[in-house]
Amino acid sequence: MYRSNTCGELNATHIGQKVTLSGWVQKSRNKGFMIWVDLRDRYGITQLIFDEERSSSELMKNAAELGREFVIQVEGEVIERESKNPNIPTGEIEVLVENFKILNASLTPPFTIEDETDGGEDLRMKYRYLDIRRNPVKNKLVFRHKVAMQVRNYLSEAGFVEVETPYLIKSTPEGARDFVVPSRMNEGQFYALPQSPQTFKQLLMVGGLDKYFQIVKCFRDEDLRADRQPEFTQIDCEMSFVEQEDILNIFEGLTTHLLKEIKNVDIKEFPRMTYDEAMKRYGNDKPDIRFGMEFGELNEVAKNKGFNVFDQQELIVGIAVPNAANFTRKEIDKLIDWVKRPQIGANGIVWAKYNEDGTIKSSVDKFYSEEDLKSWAEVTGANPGDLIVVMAGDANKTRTQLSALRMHLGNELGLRKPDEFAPLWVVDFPLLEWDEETERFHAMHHPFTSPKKEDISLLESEPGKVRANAYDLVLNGNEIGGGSIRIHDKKTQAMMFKYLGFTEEEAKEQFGFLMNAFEYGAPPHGGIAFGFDRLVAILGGQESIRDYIAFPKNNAGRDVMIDAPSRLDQEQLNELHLQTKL
RNA sequence: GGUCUGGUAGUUCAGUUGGUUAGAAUACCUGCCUGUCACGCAGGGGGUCGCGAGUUCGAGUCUCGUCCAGACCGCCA
Repeated sequence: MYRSNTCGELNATHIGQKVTLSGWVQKSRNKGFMIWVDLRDRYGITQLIFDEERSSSELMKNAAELGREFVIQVEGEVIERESKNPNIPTGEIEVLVENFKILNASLTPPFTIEDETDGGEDLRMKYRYLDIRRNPVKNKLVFRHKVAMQVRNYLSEAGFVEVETPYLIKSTPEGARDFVVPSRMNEGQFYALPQSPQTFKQLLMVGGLDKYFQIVKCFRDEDLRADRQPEFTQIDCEMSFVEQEDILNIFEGLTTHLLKEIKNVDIKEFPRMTYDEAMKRYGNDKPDIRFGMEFGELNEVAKNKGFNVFDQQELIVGIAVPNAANFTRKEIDKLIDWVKRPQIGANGIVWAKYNEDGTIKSSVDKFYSEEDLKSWAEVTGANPGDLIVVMAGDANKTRTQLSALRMHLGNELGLRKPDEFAPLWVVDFPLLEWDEETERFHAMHHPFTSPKKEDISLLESEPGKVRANAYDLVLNGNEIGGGSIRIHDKKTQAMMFKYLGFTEEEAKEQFGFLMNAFEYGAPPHGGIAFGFDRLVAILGGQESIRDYIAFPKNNAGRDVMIDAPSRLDQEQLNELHLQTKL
């Protein structure tokens, strides 16, 4: 028996008991006459004591040799501490060690295994197994497990069946780059790892499974970000005989359930906003609606007043920054520099301070009267004490830029509070999106998304205006889920491929299996997929998903711990019918 | 593919206009210490200043290249 108790559970009620504990040496404090050792396991820390008067000199000598992160097993008696430590749950007791054995020694770890470690990011990743011993990381993994259990419970309760779909599938050129796997048995041929189980879950609907879900790994060979990994986990769902409204309701239920169970937050409002409205009000298809600063369009009130810079622009749009009228010249210049960075690429900003006393002072006083500026305040919803920030230019570009500034200010002013949660649906996404590079339309969601019935007639004349039965779930400025009502008949699907620039042969070769299936009684169906890593991170109040993944990759897609990817030897390459130049 | 930031002791960092033997904290080792819990005190060991070239009497410091790490843009149906 390695242990009778864990290191987190002993307290005054156990005094007098003989116990066996196993764990890691967190730290030892050697006073000569006494040695205290903090013994740590997953559940907590228990203080061990070796004492000149009560322990043999042999035991004292051995205890003094214990180094950090040694794994030991101890037997002893739970005794009351002479000096108690109110800061930890086990602080009233300690274990007077009668004997112990070293189960495994340890090198001195490269960083301290404590909540506030001295280790930097890359070192912690290289020794991730040590990092996981620390509470902040360990707790996040436990937290992730809890969220996963709540998802499984809720969906299972609601009649969903979890089905596993294959990882070795077929590569398709649409969407993200595929990770590919060479086939040994089929020379010159490759599997692809799924970017999502999309076609399989649709085939499960054709198979009559009716309600499917899966917590599943997906793979995309694209560049990484703090919230993006090449392999990531989705909560993937699909349902038959449903309309968009049914899906929104069910997953609104799941989201509300998770927020209640995990964060004890009651969601009272779950707004729905069209894509067009989100772009107009927030310049963003995933708006953070926890704070105001909504866009006010100033074309009517700011054009033709002699300020040439504005007159020729497609869109003049502004926001009211709350309580920022007291920004100094320096602070405003900093904002201007911020939007001028190549990442944002704006030309600058025009500002107006709506002072507490009701006067307005702006950077364009030469062109606009106080009256004019008052109307700016009205349109942007500015109150006395606010700073009005205005940008102008090409409509789409300017909205994106002002949205970036809005988020930046939201962060700077502390308006994006991690313990506040404001979910919403963004609906009626465009079906197609013009791609400058390839000079053709791409599916904004994916090619299986159904167009809105009333918009189908526009497909020929104005493809960019066709709306899709597609929806995103947005939480605190993050897209955490997206889905659509799918096409379920061969004719529409074939038409869709045609508009996306597929020849009939290409469509048949890549998606023939799906269109064949549609000919055997495919039910109307639709679904949604949630980014599980991101969802967990947001519920945990963090920006980066890395801490919620046990073994994440760095931003070049490398696993620095196992040093992957790596080269294959020639024998292996030959077997896979691969050649390399190197 | 691009922009920016960083790389100095095991670790986290400082290092002035280019100038003597490159510092601090922490970790580690040794000794002392009668209740520690960020223990304390005294002492000690520890450096390819990421790598390569250049400028210079002289480079941690300046220039170029390169590698590594991080953030962002493009990309991510």
